[in-house]
Amino acid sequence: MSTVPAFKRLPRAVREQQMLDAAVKVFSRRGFHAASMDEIAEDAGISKPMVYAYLGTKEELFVACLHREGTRMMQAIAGAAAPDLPADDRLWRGLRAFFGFVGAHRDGWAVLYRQARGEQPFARELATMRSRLVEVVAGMLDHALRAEGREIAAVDLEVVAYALVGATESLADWLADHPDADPEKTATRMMNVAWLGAAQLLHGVTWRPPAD
Amino acid sequence: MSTVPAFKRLPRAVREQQMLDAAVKVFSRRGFHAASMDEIAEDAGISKPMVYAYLGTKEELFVACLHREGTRMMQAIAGAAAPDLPADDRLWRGLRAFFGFVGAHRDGWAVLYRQARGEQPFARELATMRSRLVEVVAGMLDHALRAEGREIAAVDLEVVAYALVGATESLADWLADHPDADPEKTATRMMNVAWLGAAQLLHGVTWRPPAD
Amino acid sequence: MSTVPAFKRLPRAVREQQMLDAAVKVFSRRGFHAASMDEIAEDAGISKPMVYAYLGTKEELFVACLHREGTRMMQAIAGAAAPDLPADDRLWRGLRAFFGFVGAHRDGWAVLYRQARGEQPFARELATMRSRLVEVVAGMLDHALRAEGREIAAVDLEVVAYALVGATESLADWLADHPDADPEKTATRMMNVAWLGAAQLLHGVTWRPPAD
Amino acid sequence: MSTVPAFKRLPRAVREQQMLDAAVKVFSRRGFHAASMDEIAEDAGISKPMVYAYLGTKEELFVACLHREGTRMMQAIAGAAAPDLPADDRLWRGLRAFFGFVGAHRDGWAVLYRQARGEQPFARELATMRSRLVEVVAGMLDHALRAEGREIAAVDLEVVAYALVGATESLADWLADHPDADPEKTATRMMNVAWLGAAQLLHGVTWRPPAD
DNA sequence: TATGAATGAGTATTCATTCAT
DNA sequence: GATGAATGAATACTCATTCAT
Repeated sequence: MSTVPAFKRLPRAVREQQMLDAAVKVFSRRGFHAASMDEIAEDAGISKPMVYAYLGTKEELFVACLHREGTRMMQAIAGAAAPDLPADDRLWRGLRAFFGFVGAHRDGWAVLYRQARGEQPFARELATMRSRLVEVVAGMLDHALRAEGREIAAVDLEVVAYALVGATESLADWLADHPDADPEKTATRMMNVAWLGAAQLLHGVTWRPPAD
Repeated sequence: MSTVPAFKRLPRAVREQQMLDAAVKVFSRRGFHAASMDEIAEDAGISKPMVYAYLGTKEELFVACLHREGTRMMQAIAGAAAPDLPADDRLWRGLRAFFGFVGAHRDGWAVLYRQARGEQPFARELATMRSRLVEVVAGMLDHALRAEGREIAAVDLEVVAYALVGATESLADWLADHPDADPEKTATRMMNVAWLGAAQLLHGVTWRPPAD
Repeated sequence: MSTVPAFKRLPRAVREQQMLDAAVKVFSRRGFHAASMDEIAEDAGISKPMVYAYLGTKEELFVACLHREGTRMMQAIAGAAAPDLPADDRLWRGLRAFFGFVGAHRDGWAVLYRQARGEQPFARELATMRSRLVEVVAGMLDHALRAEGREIAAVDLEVVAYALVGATESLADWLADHPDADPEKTATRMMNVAWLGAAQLLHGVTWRPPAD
Repeated sequence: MSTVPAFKRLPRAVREQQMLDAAVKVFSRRGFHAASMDEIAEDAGISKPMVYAYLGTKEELFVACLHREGTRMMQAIAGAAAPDLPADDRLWRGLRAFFGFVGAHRDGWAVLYRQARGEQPFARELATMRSRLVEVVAGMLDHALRAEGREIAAVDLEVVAYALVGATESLADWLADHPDADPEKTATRMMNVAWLGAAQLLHGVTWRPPAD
């Protein structure tokens, strides 16, 4: 009937991705609070009510961004670190994939993540994502330990994994702040820190506080 | 009769501390953005204009909080880790002091710090503080390496130190989130991660990426 | 039933005029500083955010008022003083139109103008408007002089025009302050001051300072 | 009794002048509203309560400035234009004194005056000052007219004088805005505008509106 | 006299969110 | 489905002015 081209009536899924793209961009550039829904809508080339209709409130929108980017990152890691490889190999490939991803999305993932850490509303989402990472790392360590016939308390395992994840995040920050740095080299450095320490643990070497 | 000063007209120095106390409390509870100057002033038992007169804008006030708390923390560490001790001892005492401090200010320092990481305006202040830490840690490592007759590129040193600091920050987060956790134990765990890895490096053991 | 539009959701252009009407009114009544955006918005029958959305900050709003009213005035003058008339006729018609306009907007234009003279932020806008007037007047004088075979330095011309404009502004003030005064009579008086003096200049009569 | 030098206990009159100096400076630089009592007090090297104690509220302070500077200006004029001189000589000397004064206080008198014109609270003070000027000018004109055996309606006289004063103020503005301009030359120009026109009037030449 | 300490009251500006069309 | 129009509610920041010492 109409000769008007159906140029704007894109399917919902496409529109949502456009919005998320814009949102990730703006949230990264401005930070969660300084970002305005106006700017996001404008950047997405869409009107504000549409954003609300599709992706909900500002907080929900941010969570959606976090979710999409986090999932992509986890997929990148999972795709690289196949579970049937030996532990050190898995760790290395995982780290390489992680830093590669962060390096390729310097103004996306790392910045969003940094934003989220400070705000209570995102604690839950963040905790979920971080636990997934911690789980993976702890799993690797545990697997390797058992292969050596050793065991370690779950809490300790978690804490150590937490520390490793923290170190990694910190280097991710460093990478995001140094645009010319090489992700692969960064991964190597992290591997040195992580694996050498872990290897010691694996072989039963532990440090104990002096009697004092 | 009483030597307690009258309730009002306190000298500036006193009022400033009261304000900072209130600000740390409110910023921690609400987060930087959600915190209102009104609430801070009220909590300090003073009117808003005084806050502005003494400590400046909201951002400046936050930086002042960060500064005071950061300085206190650094002093706690410096007081514990005398520079004439052997490296591992210094590291251990420093870590113990750090986690002790964080544990004792679970709703102050750690939360402020977490807030600051997400917001650009505080990047500079934070970077300064972190560099001081990184410098200290890197100094310890370098000192120990030279004692072993080894050397390491400055960049590598910095990155490793960065990772260690990151791991430590991460555990500090963990500690702040686990009210029942024991700071000393956390320090021990961190020491295990850090020192075992570092010790390897000190002895010339390094990990290298596989040929792929 | 009715073609009168519903009371709300008016198109932007309409609302902008309503806002400007209200702003002119309030700025005139209260003065720039004492005027509050709240009152302007309320007087326009709209919420404050709309004022900001359409017309910007308070200063920009004031400039917009100045601009609209100034343009209207210039149009009134231009419409009356056709460029093909003889100089004295043009001047007379221009003055009559000007004082007529001021008299008809005693509580609008003249007051705004008076406000603007005192505040630096409006200096540029004002200077622009005054230069346009000065230019017109200087143009008339110059035209008449050349017709008489005379010439006069550009600076002198500008200064004399400036003085005439100043005298006119001053009488406009006087008119605005005397609600019962007759604009036409005021124009006649101004014409006497201006034209008689100018006529002398046109005929080569000049005054020179005594030897002292 | 005390060996403390009586350095700060200046007599009241001196202190008041210091304050007025500072106030004139700050009001001129910032404008009435943007000027803060804090800055004025600081610039005067005195504490705020003293300013209030000596010179009253901000408005009263501004009026005091206006008053002092206005009086000084009137004195400068009166000292130059002795009442026993012929009218044109008086006018010329008066104008020369006026522009000389304005030129010598480019950031004082003229700016204060400009400020005051926009604000209702100063209307009374301003009106008083302007009438004194108008009176002087009108007196000159009237005197001269009577010497020629002519008369003119009081209103007309007032209005013409008003126009001349306005032209003069306008040139004073121009002078204040052109730091390199020569006051004496400006006075000459004003004299040309004013006197030539006035001379016509004095000789009975008047302009009348065309039948239209 | 002189001042540091203190505040009540006010204002511009912003933004997430939702109608009405 | 899509949007321009509209707003409630909140907040940082300022300033003239006055006590208490």
